Amino acid sequence: MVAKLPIKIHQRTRSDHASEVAEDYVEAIADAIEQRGVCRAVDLVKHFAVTHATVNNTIKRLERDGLVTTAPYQPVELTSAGRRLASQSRRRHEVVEAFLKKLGVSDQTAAVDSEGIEHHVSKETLAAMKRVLDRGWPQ
Amino acid sequence: MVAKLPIKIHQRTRSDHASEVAEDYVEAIADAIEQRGVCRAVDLVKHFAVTHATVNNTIKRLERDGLVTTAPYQPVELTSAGRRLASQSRRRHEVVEAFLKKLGVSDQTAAVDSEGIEHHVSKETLAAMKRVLDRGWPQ
DNA sequence: GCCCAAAGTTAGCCATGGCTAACTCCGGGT
DNA sequence: ACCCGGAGTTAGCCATGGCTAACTTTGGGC
Repeated sequence: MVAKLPIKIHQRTRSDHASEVAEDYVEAIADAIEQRGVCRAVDLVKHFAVTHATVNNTIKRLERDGLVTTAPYQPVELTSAGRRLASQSRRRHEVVEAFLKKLGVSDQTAAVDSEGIEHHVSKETLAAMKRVLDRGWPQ
Repeated sequence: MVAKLPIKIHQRTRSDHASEVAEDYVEAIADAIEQRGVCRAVDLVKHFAVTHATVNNTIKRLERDGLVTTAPYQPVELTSAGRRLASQSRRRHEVVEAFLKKLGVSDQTAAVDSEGIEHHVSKETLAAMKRVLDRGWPQ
């Protein structure tokens, strides 16, 4: 298998990586805003079980990348790009999780595995999962 | 969704990350040994499309972690732990890829997506996919 | 109105996994 | 025999995403 389709696959795997944290964060920020009106850094601290310092670093990167806006001691806001990414990530997440449940795995496992898997599911695979949810198994 | 099952999920996602590269490497090393008798660093350079220096760093980590043995200017050997991890990773990879094909996605997409997904598939989800391959779709 | 705890910030550290540049080693062809 | 190019090594850099420690800000309860 060495040197079969290697370059494109691994470069994509790497660039995917770069945006996984961003996707998780905007998703969590959108959830917090929806549920509590605003998103404070401490919400993210609790959600991801990391320190305040880490959340701060990450938010700075998100701001640099145009996904959120912040001001000192103020809640985090999503830009329109951030909102777009959030809703797209959430949809992907929901489809993957529902698909795993339909596959027959426990709710617990579906919740855990979908967190990891969602970032690696292409449009085509997502569509295939969606098809199963809408119209049942192939054949 | 913030603060629902948060800690365990995200800590697992992080520790998974740590071993993804290791799994990819032992898998590639096992493949090279199988196909060409030995695995040289240059095989990994080509496979992952990274530089020699990066391969060297990674091999040092793998050696530190007891997965491979090396000597200067000699091929890379897998330890028994390395072989175990390689065959387990390969099996997981094969099941995921075959499952995606059965789901109806193209061979190309199945190859690419399985690379990313394999590292996040739990025993339970893997078993569910295996069941579909062996005995067809649920119901 | 003050004061304390919670929230946020900042500085500085670490490992991972990338890179370039400059070097050394080794083996095959002339 | 040598020498040259490909393979391997080493040093040093960078971004990401973690951390601790020390600090400041903010706001709610007394």
